[in-house]
Amino acid sequence: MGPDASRRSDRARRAILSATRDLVAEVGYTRLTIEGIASAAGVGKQTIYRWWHSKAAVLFDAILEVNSQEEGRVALPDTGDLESDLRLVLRGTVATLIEPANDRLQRAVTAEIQTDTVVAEELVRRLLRPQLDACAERIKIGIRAGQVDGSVDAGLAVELLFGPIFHRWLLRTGELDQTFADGVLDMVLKGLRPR
Amino acid sequence: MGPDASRRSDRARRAILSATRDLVAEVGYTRLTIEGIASAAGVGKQTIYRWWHSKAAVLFDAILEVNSQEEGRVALPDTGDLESDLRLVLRGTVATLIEPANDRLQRAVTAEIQTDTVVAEELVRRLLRPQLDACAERIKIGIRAGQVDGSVDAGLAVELLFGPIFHRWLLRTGELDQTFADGVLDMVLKGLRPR
Amino acid sequence: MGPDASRRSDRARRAILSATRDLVAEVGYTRLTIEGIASAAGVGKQTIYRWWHSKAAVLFDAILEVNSQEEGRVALPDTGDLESDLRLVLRGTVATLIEPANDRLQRAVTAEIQTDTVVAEELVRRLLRPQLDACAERIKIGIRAGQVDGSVDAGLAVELLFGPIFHRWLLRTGELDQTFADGVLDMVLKGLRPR
Amino acid sequence: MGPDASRRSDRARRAILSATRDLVAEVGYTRLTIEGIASAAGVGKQTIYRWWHSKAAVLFDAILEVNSQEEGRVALPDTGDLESDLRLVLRGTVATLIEPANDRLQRAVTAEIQTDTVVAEELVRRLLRPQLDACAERIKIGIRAGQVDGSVDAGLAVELLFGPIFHRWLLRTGELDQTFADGVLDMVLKGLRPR
DNA sequence: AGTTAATCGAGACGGTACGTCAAGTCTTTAC
DNA sequence: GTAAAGACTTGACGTACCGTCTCGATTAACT
Repeated sequence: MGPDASRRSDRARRAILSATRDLVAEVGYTRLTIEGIASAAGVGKQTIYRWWHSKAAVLFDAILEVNSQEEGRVALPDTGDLESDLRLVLRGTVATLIEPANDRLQRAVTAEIQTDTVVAEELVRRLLRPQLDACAERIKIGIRAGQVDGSVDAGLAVELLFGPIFHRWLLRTGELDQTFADGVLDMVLKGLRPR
Repeated sequence: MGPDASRRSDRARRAILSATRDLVAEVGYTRLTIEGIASAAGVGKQTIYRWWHSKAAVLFDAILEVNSQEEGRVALPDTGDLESDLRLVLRGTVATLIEPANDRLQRAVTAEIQTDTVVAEELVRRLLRPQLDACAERIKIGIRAGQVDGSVDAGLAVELLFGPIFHRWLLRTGELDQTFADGVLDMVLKGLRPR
Repeated sequence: MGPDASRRSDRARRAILSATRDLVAEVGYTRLTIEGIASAAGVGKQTIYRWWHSKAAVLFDAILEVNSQEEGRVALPDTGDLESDLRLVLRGTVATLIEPANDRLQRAVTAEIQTDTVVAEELVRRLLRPQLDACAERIKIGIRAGQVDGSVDAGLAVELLFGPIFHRWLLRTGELDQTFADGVLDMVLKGLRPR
Repeated sequence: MGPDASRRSDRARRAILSATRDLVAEVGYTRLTIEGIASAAGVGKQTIYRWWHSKAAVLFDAILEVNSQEEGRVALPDTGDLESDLRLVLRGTVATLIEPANDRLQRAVTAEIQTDTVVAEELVRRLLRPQLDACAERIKIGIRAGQVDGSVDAGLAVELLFGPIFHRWLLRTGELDQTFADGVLDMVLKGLRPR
């Protein structure tokens, strides 16, 4: 049998995730080691291996614990003005990505999912998908309100909004800032308007 | 002093880059090791360390050697029909990304540039930027030909085209295929049309 | 903290020392490597580095484990006849030195203590000193028995006995055999006799 | 063919031997490297490999160049007083051994000849043998002068004199000083006197 | 409340790869 | 042809972590 979760030490769990966050911010993902986490958390290595199957899995939980508010129901504000609602979301996304502590954590996970498709699947399911879906939902409301052309595929539109932002951030093709987010939004909205 | 490049063994250089490509495709970037490259290439480790400062740098040169045709002048076809010209490029990009051997190589580099900004800068300068710029150039021609609205920022438009594609591919938010590329193109072009 | 000796694997310890003895006899000290010992003993390199600080220290323990009977109480035979007692010891020393397996081991340590004074100190304290002292003790008995002149410094006399033997063996100034040992003994005894 | 000695650069030869002496004194034999010698001497490595077959051979020549006065005819003083003549020699030997610069050089060679019997043979032939023989010659004179018993084997007597001194020095069984040399001489002479 | 069994901190173990150093060989250019 | 220079392959160094394993010492659930 696997480990018995009911006996799990919550003290150890929290110390591990917290140490992981601190260490990634400090030394980066590449130099993050299981031994380093264990010793920083005052924990035996086996305790980590018992509950997580990889360094990436630990890191991912460490991120989730922080972003937990975004789990479950994610909903966009609906002020009636689609443009300003989307602008708020895009600017929030940019702000999160460029905030230094988050930047490192997020990049680490992104690098890892290039290799580890299990973690990738979980990342999409628990963090990205809800966000994208919520955004698509808001656009559909816009369609019903006549602010967006009826022929528009809301899911695709959302990817047009987030894609360029992540592209800049991940591939470092230019500086990522609010101006860029606004530019993307304006151009995409042009394509969405009813004709 | 650093090493004397004029005495560099071309035989060794090529064997290293070739072995690197083979090994990444075979075992992936994470399990790619300098020792593995050296032994597969029939080369001393020191010869690798003499000319490259990291595993990523070797890999990057390994990719460049293959994509070298894309270096220098990159120009898009200009059939007069902007839409079909761009469609060709986007479909080509998608085809390259999903081709298995390339997929691994490209993901490895992308993972690496999350950490190594030196390699990131070089990747952008030598591979991505030329491609993006060439594409922007083609759009500017479209503007002059009246196919695209004069107020459009060509550089931004290009990122709207490539961003969503890389987003899907890197974050694995959905399947990346030609249909998706076509969808992106259609929606973006709607926003570019003169009004 | 240093390693915790109570957790030390005796299996590994013995395998290392045994492999070391085999390898020195086989390839000699110069070509003896930590990696070679580790792999012959089926042990990780770190396990060697954890418990010994140098190749010489391992070798030295490997010798001690074999010569352990000589540790602690070393006493010479006392048949009442000083000459024949000493002859026995000197011949034994010569026999040990020229026995091929021992020869290599012993030369290796001797070479090493030219450089490593820590090992030198330990070698003297645990192997040579007890032997020399035991021999001096026997000579003192000879003094009390009136077989040796009362003015003789027993410690010095012992060095006159062993010195020439080791000199021949280490500097290879001539062939070392029992005849030589007998010659040394005879001449030294002449100087020891009461007048 | 081997190298042509007539074309040999004396400048290089001297620089190599001098650098070798400096380096042994500085870092010891173990950390003495061919590369280090080459670079300190401003010489290509190949120049060393061309003319010497091992590190020990270089070192040995480096020593010989300095001790060259002892080569060829070595003769002891003959004041008519055997005891004081021998005392002079023994004290000189001790003085040489304990002089720091010499100590390192000499120990290095001694360590090396435990392994390299070719160098050992040359060391004995060119340095030790002449010294020992000269000393034996002086003792034979003592025999003819009636100061030493006619039955004495002069060669053996010499080894009784030098053996204990080298024994102390090489095995570090005690402090080597002039007092010890005197003690050895006195005790040996007792055994040599005619009865 | 006492027993029992899993988890805990700790850290040794057999390994793999690291990045460095030096060995001895080979090639190039200058004298 | 020898010399200086230095790149080359090879192999060992000593270190850092890997993931597994064993050791008491808790600790939490079940008699």
